[in-house]
Formats: sequence, structure tokens, C-alpha cells
Amino acid sequence: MSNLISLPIKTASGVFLAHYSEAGLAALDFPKSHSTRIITPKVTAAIRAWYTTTTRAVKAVVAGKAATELPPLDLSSGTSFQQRVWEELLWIPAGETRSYSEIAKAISKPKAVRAVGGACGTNPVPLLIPCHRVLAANGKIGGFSGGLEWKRRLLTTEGTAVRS
DNA sequence: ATCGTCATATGAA
DNA sequence: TTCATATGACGAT
Repeated sequence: MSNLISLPIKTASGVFLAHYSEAGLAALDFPKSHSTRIITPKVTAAIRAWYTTTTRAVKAVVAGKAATELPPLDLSSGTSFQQRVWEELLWIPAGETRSYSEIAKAISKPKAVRAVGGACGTNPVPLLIPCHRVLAANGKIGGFSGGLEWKRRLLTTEGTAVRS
């Protein structure tokens, strides 16, 4: 079950690593120090299609544009609450931001603001699930699992001003 | 304006 | 149950 297939995604900002389960894209890693030597033995036709879509989407987001199409996401690793939050993040258009409390209201749990932050932190698919477009209520940047530098860069690229 | 403190939901140990 | 959070609101400085 936990046998994920990993494929490298080359972008102008580095090589991301996409992990696919049988249900879809299960995780996406930011470029690290890992070299691009990933062995990919048996890639099904479905995964090849997902990979194409994923690559296109990732490149779009890195370039500050909206992803036109997303691959199926395998969010089974998260709790139902987390999945609810992640799903909500999906609706945030490129170039716009929401606050943690806005997200909380959107899922009918206006007081679960901190929990929303926690869900963002465990988001397995950054960029495609735009957790970087979630700021604190006062416009502060908050935090980011993949590194604050990334969050800043992505927002700047999308034309969003962030307050220090 | 900045800082400390508390409230409140959720998840992990 | 206890602890930690990528928050938010409020009051004291």
C-alpha cells in the first residue's frame, strides 16, 4: 500500500518530487539536495497521465499562474478535518489570499483557526494545494513547511504583497 | 506600535 | 490526558 512511485518534476526553480499512490498524487516534495536519480520501474499508463498533468500544474504555479488542471489527489493520509481544509484551499485563485480564520469559517468551524494552521502544516501536496496563499489575518506571512523563503517567493511571483 | 496572555479546535504521543 | 500549533482577540505597556 505504502509503495509509492516517485517521479522528478523539473522546473525553473528546481526539481520537485512527486509521489503517486494507486489513487493519485499522494505527496509533493520541494527541491532538496537529492539528485534526480530516481528509478521508476513500472509506471502505469494512469500514472503517466497524472504525471503529465502534475508537471504542467507545478510549472504553472511556480510561474505564478493558475493551474488549469490538477491530477487526482490521494489525500487518504489525512484526517477528514484535514481533507476538508485542503479541499477548501483548492478553491483559492492564484494571486489571492485567505486568512486562517477565513478558511475556518468556510468549513463551518469558525473557531478552528489554529487547527486550520495545523492542517496546512501537514499538507502533503504543497503548491497544488495552495497553502502558501494562506496568511494570518493581519497580512503576516505565518509559516510554511517547505521553508518560508518558498512561501514568500511564490506569493511575490503571484503578485501578492506580504507584510513583514 | 509592540508584547504578553488567554481562548479554542484539532491531532499526535 | 497532556502538549504543541503556520491563529486571533484583547489588554497592558
